[in-house]
Amino acid sequence: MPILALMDAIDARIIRALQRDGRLTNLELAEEVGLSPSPCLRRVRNLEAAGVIQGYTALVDQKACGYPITCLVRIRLANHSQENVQAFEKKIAETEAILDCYLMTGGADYELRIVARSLDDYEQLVRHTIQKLPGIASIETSFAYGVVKKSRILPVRVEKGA
Amino acid sequence: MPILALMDAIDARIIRALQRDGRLTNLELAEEVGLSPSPCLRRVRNLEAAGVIQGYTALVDQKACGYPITCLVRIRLANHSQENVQAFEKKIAETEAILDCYLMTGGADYELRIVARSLDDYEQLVRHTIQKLPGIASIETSFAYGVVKKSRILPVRVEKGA
DNA sequence: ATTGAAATATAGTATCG
DNA sequence: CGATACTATATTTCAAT
Repeated sequence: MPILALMDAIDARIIRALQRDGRLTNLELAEEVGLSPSPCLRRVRNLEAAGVIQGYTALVDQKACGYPITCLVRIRLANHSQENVQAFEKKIAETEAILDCYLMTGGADYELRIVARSLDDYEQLVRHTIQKLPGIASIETSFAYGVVKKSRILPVRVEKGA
Repeated sequence: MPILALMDAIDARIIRALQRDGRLTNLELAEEVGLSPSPCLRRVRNLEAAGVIQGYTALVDQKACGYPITCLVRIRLANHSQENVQAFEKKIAETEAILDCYLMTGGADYELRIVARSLDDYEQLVRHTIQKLPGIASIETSFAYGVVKKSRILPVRVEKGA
């Protein structure tokens, strides 16, 4: 589905603006993208309906919310039986502190981004949740001790020519 | 700064609700958290002013925006001179396709999350942007070929007792 | 097919109790 | 904190390009 093909430069500007500030009023947005309010609102609704805009969220301070620790965790499975994989992914989905989980090429099968309230808290999570899953071959944790960049703004460019 | 100490159960509910839907109207939010609109709005403004709520953003479909590829890239520096580190981090900040960059414990110095329009596009980025930085010792790329979970919702729990 | 202007319905915000 | 009053925005309708 080449949704992109249906997007023009104004849609791209709308997406950029709403990533920058998801609570822009339609009036502000319309002015920023050079449209009057009604067509602007219609475009936003279309982008939402098409799934290009998937939702809106508040960005919160991890530390202020009590989660000062971020770890990136690489996991290998010993056994990729359908049961193990399903049990693993189900647990991932249920566990709130696991924010992201990607299936990866390379040395690890999965990479997880996990937040924790403390090192103890992290240890508990690993011991009681992750290590108990069947078929885990290895768990390699790296802690983030600094954040150089954290952008939620995906670049949006409309295809030119080609 | 124990901002947390200043948060109560209602603030936590506000944060949860606004992470789930960053465009909730104040009326909807007030009803959801069991407050009338004016104190609800006041709390939201306070959370924003305190930096607990850092902003709002639209969540967009990466593929629909033309970035189907996500890679996690571990980088080691050969040389941690202040100049190299600054040049490195400056380039990271300038490069839109690099969404996140953490300073990590363990085998790598940095881990980056990078998006790309194609494998060629990624190769260009590595060759023309990353490899050219001074003092890079190694670059190890893993591609995400599946997303098991992608949550932007940080759990929020108010300290109990203790 | 998409825009823009105007009108109505709804929400945001400040004041005061 | 809650109710009210006031202002601003969202959203629909319709005419025009």
